[in-house]
Formats: sequence, C-alpha cells, structure tokens
Amino acid sequence: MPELPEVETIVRDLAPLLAGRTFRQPQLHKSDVLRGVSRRRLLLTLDGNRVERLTRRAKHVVFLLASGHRMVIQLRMTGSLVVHRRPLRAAERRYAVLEVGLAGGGGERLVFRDVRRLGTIHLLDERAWRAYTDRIGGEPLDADFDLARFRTALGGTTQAIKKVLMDQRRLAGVGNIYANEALFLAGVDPSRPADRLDADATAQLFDAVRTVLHGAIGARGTTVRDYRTGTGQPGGYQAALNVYDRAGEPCVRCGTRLATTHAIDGRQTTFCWRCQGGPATPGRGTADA
DNA sequence: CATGACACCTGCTCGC
DNA sequence: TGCGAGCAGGTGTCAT
Repeated sequence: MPELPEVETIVRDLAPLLAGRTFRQPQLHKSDVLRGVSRRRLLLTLDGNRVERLTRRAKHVVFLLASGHRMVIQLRMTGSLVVHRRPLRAAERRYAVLEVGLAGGGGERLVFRDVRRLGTIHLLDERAWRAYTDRIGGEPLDADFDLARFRTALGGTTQAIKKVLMDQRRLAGVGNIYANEALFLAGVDPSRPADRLDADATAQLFDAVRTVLHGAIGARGTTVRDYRTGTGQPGGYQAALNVYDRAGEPCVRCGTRLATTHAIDGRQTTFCWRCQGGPATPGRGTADA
C-alpha cells in the first residue's frame, strides 16, 4: 500500500523513537509474512538486538541492527508500522503481525499490523542485503539521480509509461497513486509506450515525479483507506490529489470529466483526455463517459 | 524478453 | 437484510 512518501513518513516518525533502542520480547502473531527466515530465527535475532538505524529503500522499511542483520519490512497494501506508547487497545492489536517491546523506556511497543497480510518480513545479512537492494531501481529523490539517469531507467521498452514508472526494478518507490498524479502533472498519456516519449515529455515527467513525491512527503502521505503515519495519524495529501480516486470528476485544469481505465497492468488509471491525450483508439477499455 | 493470468489475504461497497 | 461480485495503495511466479 504505502508508496515512497508514506514509507518515508513512517521512517522519519519512527527513526528517533527506535534508533539506539533495544528490542525485547518480540512476538510474531502470524508467520506467513516471513520470507527466507524461520519464526524461531527471527525471534532469536530480534530479542536483545539494538536498532542502529532505521532507513527506507524504495517502499521498504529497513532496520539496521547491531548484529549486522537487516530486518526489512514491506508494507504492501495494508501494512502499518506504529510505535505505541501505551498498552495496545483491542482494535490496535487486531491484525497485528509482529509486536516488539523497546527496552529502557516507558513500555513502548513497535507494532507491524497488516489486515490483508500481503506484507513481508525479511531478515538479511550483509551479503543478502546487497543482492536484495541491487534488484531495485534508483531512488528518484536522491541528489545524484538526474534526468539522464531517469531517461535511462525508463528507456528501452515499448511498455506503457505508467507501468514502467511503477516497475520497481527501474525506478524505486512510485506506485499507482503517484504514477497517476505525476502523469497528469506532466500532461503525459499513461498508455504511451515509454520509448516514444520525446525529450521534453521525459523532462516534464521527471520534474512531475519529484514534485509529486516531495509534495506528498510534505503532507505526510496520502490516506485513502488504511495508511497511517508512524504515529498512527492519517496523512494529508489526499486533499491535493488531482486525478487518483477522482474518476468522473472535472479535471482541475480544464473541467473535462476525468476518465478511468483498467487497461494498463490491470490497475486503475485515471486521466484527462484533453490534458493528457489518451489511447489512440478512444473507447477502448475506458469506462467513464 | 514481454505479457497476462493468477496467487497471496481480508474487508468494504455496491447491486440485486 | 442478505449475499455474491468486484475492487483495493503491491509484488512474485508461472505459462505462453
């Protein structure tokens, strides 16, 4: 669920609460989220281990532990990661997957909660981490990620630009909400083959991606349904969305009714025919009039 | 290699 | 009111 801005917000919230703290009495309520690690090994590794740093890579939350391991949590669609300062209420414990106490404080607990349980937990040593992160594309907000790298990342394929933007091997952190928003801002047709964007459109899209991601981080993420920040609050960027979740509403720029389709990778794509153009054959796969 | 189907899960909304 | 269908911010695998 959470995309780059949501995960960034969670990490910024939690880093000061977790850095330097020692995990105590980890409890794993559901083990089908584990990937490549047994329940026993995860719990043994966490208990008494200290969090050196909390960081983000793409949409993944990375706990660097004093033992040298990294616990990587992917929140996917409905995952949340919150530090509770008080004992959990029943509603907060419902759907809890992992709960870990923090030593030496006021009884705070870190809780990974995930209704659909599509989220995952990895426990990686240095070598496994290297392989893990190498499979993910560049970070669009990194200082050294420039237009040339963006162009290279998205190039060499005829796939629809929207699908390419969301391909984590090419570019890190962009999901369905921000792909829709960036394409609208750049005035680019989501169905356009990636290798047919000209230099100008590519530059516009690069700017749009960064603008949208920065804006969403500034608003602490987008809450459409389940997303919560690291302190359990909803985000604020939903009020700034131009197209996502607004099918049938008027385009903020020209007033045309926004169209929607599921023809690209089976994901909901909402766009303005007038501002972004559209599929070469109007009507194909579009639902909204 | 690209594409599409399907799988993983549960909850919510909508139409009948 | 009840019930089934379809959909949801993501990603991995498998057949074609």
